[in-house]
Amino acid sequence: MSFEGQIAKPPGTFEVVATDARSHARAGVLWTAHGPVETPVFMPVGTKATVKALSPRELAEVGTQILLANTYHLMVRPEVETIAKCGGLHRFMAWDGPILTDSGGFQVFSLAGIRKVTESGVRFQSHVDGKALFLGPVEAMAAQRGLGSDIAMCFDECVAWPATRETACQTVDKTLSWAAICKEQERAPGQLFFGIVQGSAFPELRERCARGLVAMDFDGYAVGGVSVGEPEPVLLQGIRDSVGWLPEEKPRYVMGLGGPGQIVESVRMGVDMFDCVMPSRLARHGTAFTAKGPYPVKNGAYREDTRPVEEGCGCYCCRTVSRAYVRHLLNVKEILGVHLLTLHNVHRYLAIMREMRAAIIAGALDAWHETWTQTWSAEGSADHRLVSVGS
RNA sequence: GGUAGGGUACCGAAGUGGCCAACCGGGGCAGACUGUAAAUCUGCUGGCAACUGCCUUCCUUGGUUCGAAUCCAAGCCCUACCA
Repeated sequence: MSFEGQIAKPPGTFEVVATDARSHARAGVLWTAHGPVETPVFMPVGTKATVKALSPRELAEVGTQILLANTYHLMVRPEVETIAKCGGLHRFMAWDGPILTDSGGFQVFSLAGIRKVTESGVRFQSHVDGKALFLGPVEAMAAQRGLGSDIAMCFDECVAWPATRETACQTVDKTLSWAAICKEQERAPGQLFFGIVQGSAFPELRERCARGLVAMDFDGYAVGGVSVGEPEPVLLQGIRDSVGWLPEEKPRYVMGLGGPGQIVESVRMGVDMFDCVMPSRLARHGTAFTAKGPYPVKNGAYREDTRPVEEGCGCYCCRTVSRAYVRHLLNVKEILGVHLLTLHNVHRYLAIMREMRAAIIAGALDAWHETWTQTWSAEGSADHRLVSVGS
């Protein structure tokens, strides 16, 4: 990893380089064992040690700074020990930059059908071969240590929405007690460690969880348990209810977010880090993201549209091929279509983050945000709306 | 020319007297997707109208029947074999 002339700082160092006057947004640098991460940052999701359809070279090309990988999936296949024997996760997947590993806590939630939660962790049935697996705070930390990620996450319990106050309260209790156990575990050299705030849609539970974690002193703090099916206002409020209790001098990360609009709002609330499968998954499913909003490029309306996927975009996909071609490739299920569109979507997400960071540093986030609000539509890009109305 | 089999919606293919606007697959059209059991899943696909409605369909024409994609007759076309 090139440190680009900067003098390396100890892992965990988080420097806030600029703060926005009109919101809680800030631009920072988080130092990891594999170099600095400029925030706000979006982390493409590489669950199984790969961001689906993108090579390490392409990830770097679109400006990826840090990736997310998943402990549970890598435990199942190829097994953590295998990766350790292959020189650790970075070498295994040929990615020299920082990597954050999710603890598997989210799989406790998403694989609900094949698990049983106990005091000390969760008994899973492998979703691949049905084999019995156990994942708790001890196991999750050992696994992340074996993987050698730059940032390890607490093993938490995520709860579906809506949750009763009682259920949410129990998940906060469990998340806190597991966090304490996680904290006692050994970590890889230079490995940072983040706590995760739960509490569903209850502000006082969010507060209690956040305060409890802050008292344990983590390198950074995540907001979990959002984007689990709740309406957007509830989602944003959950973030608001959590972020306010987290220290200014530590990085803040909202897990699983999200739509570009949600990310932009969260940055303004003071969130520094994001991850989401949306750009990569929606690319595979035929939706293109643009600065104006998403649009279904697989739709028949683009059959003969010779414009690039996004006009004015500098990514390889947009510099090289037309949306008609991308649509065709997706339509006939050729892997190149998925590849090109994933490249574009991830590029789009990262470009938004770079723009915001530059605007914060320039003291111009307000102006940027105003333009953003005027051009962005979560319902679809202007191009798409125009085509839809016209045909 | 003879014998046998067959002609069903964009394509393939079920159905062989009423529960049929007609199974299923492909194709087409659209939608969903937020710490990835997801290159996945869902819906629509005769016309019109649009909570359970109406109209026109199963090669064509005529017939049997209360009722036909389904039975009968003739014609047209396709396939295989025989001459």
